[in-house]
Amino acid sequence: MPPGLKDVAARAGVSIKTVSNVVNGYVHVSPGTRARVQQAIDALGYIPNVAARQLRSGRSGVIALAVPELQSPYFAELAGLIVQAAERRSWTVLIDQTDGHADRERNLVAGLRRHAIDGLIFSPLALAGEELSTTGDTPMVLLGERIWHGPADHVAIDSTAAAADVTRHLIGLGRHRIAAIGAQRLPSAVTAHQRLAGYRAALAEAGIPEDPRLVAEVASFHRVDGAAAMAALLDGPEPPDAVFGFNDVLALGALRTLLERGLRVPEDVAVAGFDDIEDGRFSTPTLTTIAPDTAELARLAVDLLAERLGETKPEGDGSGDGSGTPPRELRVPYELKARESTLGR
Amino acid sequence: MPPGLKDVAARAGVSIKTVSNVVNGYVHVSPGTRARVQQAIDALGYIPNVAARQLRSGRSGVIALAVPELQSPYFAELAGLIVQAAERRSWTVLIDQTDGHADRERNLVAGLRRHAIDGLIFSPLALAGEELSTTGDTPMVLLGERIWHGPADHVAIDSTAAAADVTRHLIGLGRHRIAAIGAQRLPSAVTAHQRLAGYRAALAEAGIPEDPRLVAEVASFHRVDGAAAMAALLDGPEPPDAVFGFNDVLALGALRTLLERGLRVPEDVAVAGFDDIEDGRFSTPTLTTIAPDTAELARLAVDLLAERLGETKPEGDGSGDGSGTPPRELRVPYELKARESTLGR
DNA sequence: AACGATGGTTCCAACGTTGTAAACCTGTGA
DNA sequence: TCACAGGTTTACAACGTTGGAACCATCGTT
Repeated sequence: MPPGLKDVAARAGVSIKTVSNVVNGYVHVSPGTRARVQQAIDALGYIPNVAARQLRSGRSGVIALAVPELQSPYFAELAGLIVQAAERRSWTVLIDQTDGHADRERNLVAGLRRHAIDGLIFSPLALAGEELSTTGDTPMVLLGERIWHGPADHVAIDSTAAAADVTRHLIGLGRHRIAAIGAQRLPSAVTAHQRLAGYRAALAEAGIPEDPRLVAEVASFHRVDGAAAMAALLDGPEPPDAVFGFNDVLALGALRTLLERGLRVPEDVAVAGFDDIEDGRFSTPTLTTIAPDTAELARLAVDLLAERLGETKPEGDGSGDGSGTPPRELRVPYELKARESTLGR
Repeated sequence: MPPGLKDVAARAGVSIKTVSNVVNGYVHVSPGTRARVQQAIDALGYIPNVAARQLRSGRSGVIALAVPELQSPYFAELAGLIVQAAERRSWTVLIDQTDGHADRERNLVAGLRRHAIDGLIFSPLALAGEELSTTGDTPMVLLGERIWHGPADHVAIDSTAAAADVTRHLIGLGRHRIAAIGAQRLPSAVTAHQRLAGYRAALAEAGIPEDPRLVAEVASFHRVDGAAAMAALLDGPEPPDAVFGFNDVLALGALRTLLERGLRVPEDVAVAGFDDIEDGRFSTPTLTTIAPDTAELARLAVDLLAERLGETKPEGDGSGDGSGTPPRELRVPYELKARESTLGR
């Protein structure tokens, strides 16, 4: 049984509360007492019991991060950055994998862990706007693109604009048959919709008519999907001379298919992706992509949550909710990284 | 304020304890009462307060997983699998990133979170054997290779044997100047040592003298390290005709350098890695590698922990420790996946 | 010298849950 | 009819912590 305040108090010859005061950095403790208590703490190796703390204060010091999957490099990077950002506030991050299952996401939002976590950073995949509103009282920050101005704070990059930039870059290289890999029918697949919208906008802008056969749908955003989609495109009547993968993983899958078939990248087909994952910086050829400022995104998400948590509700309001300031929508900058897959060596 | 047992009890017209009994599936509750209580629970949307539960029972239902870094694909995959395995026991996994910092790892083991977690699954990078012994009372399962038969359960593949298999495979292709990328001096870098040992054993077995210039040291196991090491090897007097990267990421980095310099893989230089990460299955060429049964590893790790947790100590022992059965060493099978980077198309 | 102000410390009561032991029923056999 | 056994329910105390009020010095002020 690990030592508690009681044991420390006994050893230092003071009351339990005094020890608590020392531990919590309460100001009015005489230097002598403080030293004595501190010594007892060190000697016994006392560690505050989080469960008891949480029970008393309602705060656990744990926030949850829910992402579709950790295997995906983008989310892995993101998770790492969020853990780092949270560490600065000495929060612990509980990472949840939803696998894109709607019911799993619903459970999360409904507050299955309501008591256990102080806040939630959530990158929804299956759930669309309205369903997210049933958050309970745990503050939530949404990541990724959303059209719906929902009930929670939200951080994202301007996916549509970024997708348009990529497409413009491909057009600028003189390509005209530009394929898009990553379209999805599901209405909740907002990411896919937004990137498709950006792609279309750029085409329209350049006066290039859209060829529906160049827009490839995928079941999910994995390498195999990208590879398969690329194969289908190449087998079509008029294969593309450029491809925009809606994320790097799709683009890398496409790249693989192209090289496998002996096509030259970018001479025969230029390839661009989205996310700037590490693999793309080391593939052959290196991958042109959109680099969102993911570190900033992570920092902002944690900051927003901190702000919500810092807000003590105006007392005796009676309305019960007291959700404070209205939800905010924050944009994070991005950058187009033109690399070998479009520019060549 | 979310409803507690108290509220449910009031609504159902029974005592708090009866509600507790219903929630915990205690047998001797009359069907009528049970139904009434259940109804109240549903109506109020009661959720047990984990903090209070933990305070009372000492169990939190949370286990921690500590890995060097999530960005690394191998660990990301591993983390995902462990989360899945833990879910089957309805445990939550807290993922910790140590970044390979020794002090961070020490903190973990010393039990910074002692109260908060029921068990720890730990893949140490910086910490060597002895320092791991100060586990406190939280059960721990170690992942990855260890020579030291330490104080904790341990799951790993036979890294040395696997490394020897890879090297033998390269030798079998008729290569004689086989380089190894991933050696490390640090005595705690057990992974590197074991794989190097396997590499050497296979060479010795084939009667190939070891050329120290073909053993490349790296600072860490990242793509850049692999790429840099490969470049250095190629610039040497007698460049290798095969490379064994101590993990896939290193091998992929090396691959990148080779292709960049216009060398053919595997014709000029054959490349093999270790881990079977997804990237290697889609690189060009696809990467020959060792595929550990990571799913099995995850399952075993969780099972071992469960066993330790299930063990109720023989009461009144008095020795205080009561660590039960001695630490176990479990091996997980692996498989050599020969792909294009050694076999060609 | 009496007084308030202030710093330093303690006491008490909760937070929500469960183990223990005891109380309460109901029905049975003597 | 009474005691007893069994299932069923309850009261109480604890788990370790902290907010708030209360307490006791000590000091500076009038």
